[in-house]
Amino acid sequence: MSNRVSARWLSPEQQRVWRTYLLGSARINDYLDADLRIHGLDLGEYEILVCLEEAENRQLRMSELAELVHQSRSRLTHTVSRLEKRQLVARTTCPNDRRGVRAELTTDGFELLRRAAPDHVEAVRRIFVEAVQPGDYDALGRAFGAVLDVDSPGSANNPS
Amino acid sequence: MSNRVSARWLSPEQQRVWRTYLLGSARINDYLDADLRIHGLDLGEYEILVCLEEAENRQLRMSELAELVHQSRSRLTHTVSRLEKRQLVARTTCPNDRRGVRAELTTDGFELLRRAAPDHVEAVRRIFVEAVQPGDYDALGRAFGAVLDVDSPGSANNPS
DNA sequence: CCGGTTTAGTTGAACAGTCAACCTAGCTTT
DNA sequence: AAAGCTAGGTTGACTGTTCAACTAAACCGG
Repeated sequence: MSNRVSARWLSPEQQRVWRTYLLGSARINDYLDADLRIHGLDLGEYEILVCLEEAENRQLRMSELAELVHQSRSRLTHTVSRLEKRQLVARTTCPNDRRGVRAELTTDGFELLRRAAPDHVEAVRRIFVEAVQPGDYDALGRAFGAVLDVDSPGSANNPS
Repeated sequence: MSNRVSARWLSPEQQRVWRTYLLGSARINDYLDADLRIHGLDLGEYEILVCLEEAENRQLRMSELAELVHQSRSRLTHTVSRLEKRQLVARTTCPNDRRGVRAELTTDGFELLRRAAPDHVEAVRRIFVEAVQPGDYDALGRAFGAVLDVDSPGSANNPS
C-alpha cells in the first residue's frame, strides 16, 4: 500500500534519538580504541583474540572467526597475517579439511590479552554498562536484538 | 583506587547485551552503507552532505563540519577533496577569517542528496526506528545521551 | 573418475583513514 | 611592529580496508 513514494521523514524526536545514537556509538568506539591502543591493539584485533581465547583449544577456523567478529574474509586474512607477524596468533592448516586454516592464539597472544582485558572491561563498564540506567540497559538488549532480527534484504555480514 | 585484586568481569547478562550491541551496531552500519552505495555515497559522505544542506546558505566552515560529523579535521579535508572532485561540494575561503575555508553544497550535491535521502530514511526506519518497540526507543535516546555525558578522560572527538 | 560447481582462503592493487609535520593567518604581548 | 603563540586547514607517508581475481580442495552428478 505504499503508494506514497517514501517522502516520510522522521519526526523530530525520532531524528534526535537517531542522531544521538550515531554520536554515542562513535564515541564508544573512539573511547575503547584509545584504551586498547595503549596495549597496541585496536578493537577489531582485540575481538579476534577474545574469540580465539574463548574457543576450544584456542583455535578457530578462519571462516568461523570472520563470522564471529563480523569482518570480511579478506580483511581477516590481512589482520591475522599482521597478528601472526607479531606472534600473537599462529596459523595451521586444518587436518580434516585441507582447504581450511585454523588460527590459534599463541602464548604471547594470551599474555597480551591477559594484560589488556581488565582495562578494556573497565572501559566498557564506564562508557556503556554503568553509564546507562539499569532499566534502559535492558531495553538496549531488546532493541539491538530486534535490530538483528530485521531481515535485511541482502543481509550479508560478510559481503562476498 | 585500583586496590582491585582481580578484574571485575561483566555478568553474563551484561556481556550478552554488550555483545548484542556490538553486532547490532555493526549491522546497522553495513545495512545503511549498502543502501547508500547505490547512490555512490557512504555514511560519512552522506552525513557531510546532510549537514551542509541543513546549514545556513548550505555552507559550513570545515571545523564546524568536522565537529558535526565527528570526523578528524584531516579526514574531513581528504573526504571533502574527493567530494569536490565529484562536484558535490565546493570550497571557498572565508572572507572575514582568511584562515578559514567554507564548504558549500553545490547544486549537483543537492540533487544527489534529494535522490539518496528518501531511500536512506526508509532504511533508517526499517533497521532502527521501526525495529524497536516505542518504549525501548525512548530508552535508547536516554541511554546514548548518558553515554555522551560520560566525561571521558581524553575525551577528544577530534584527536588532534 | 572426470568435468563442473561450490567452499575456503589468499593476493595485490586501489582506495580510505590516521598521524605527525607543516604552512598561514589571526591574536597577544611588549 | 616584531616575536611568539594559537587556531584553521592541508599535505604526504604509512597503515588498514575493500574489491575483484585467483588457487586449491571438496563435493556432486553421470
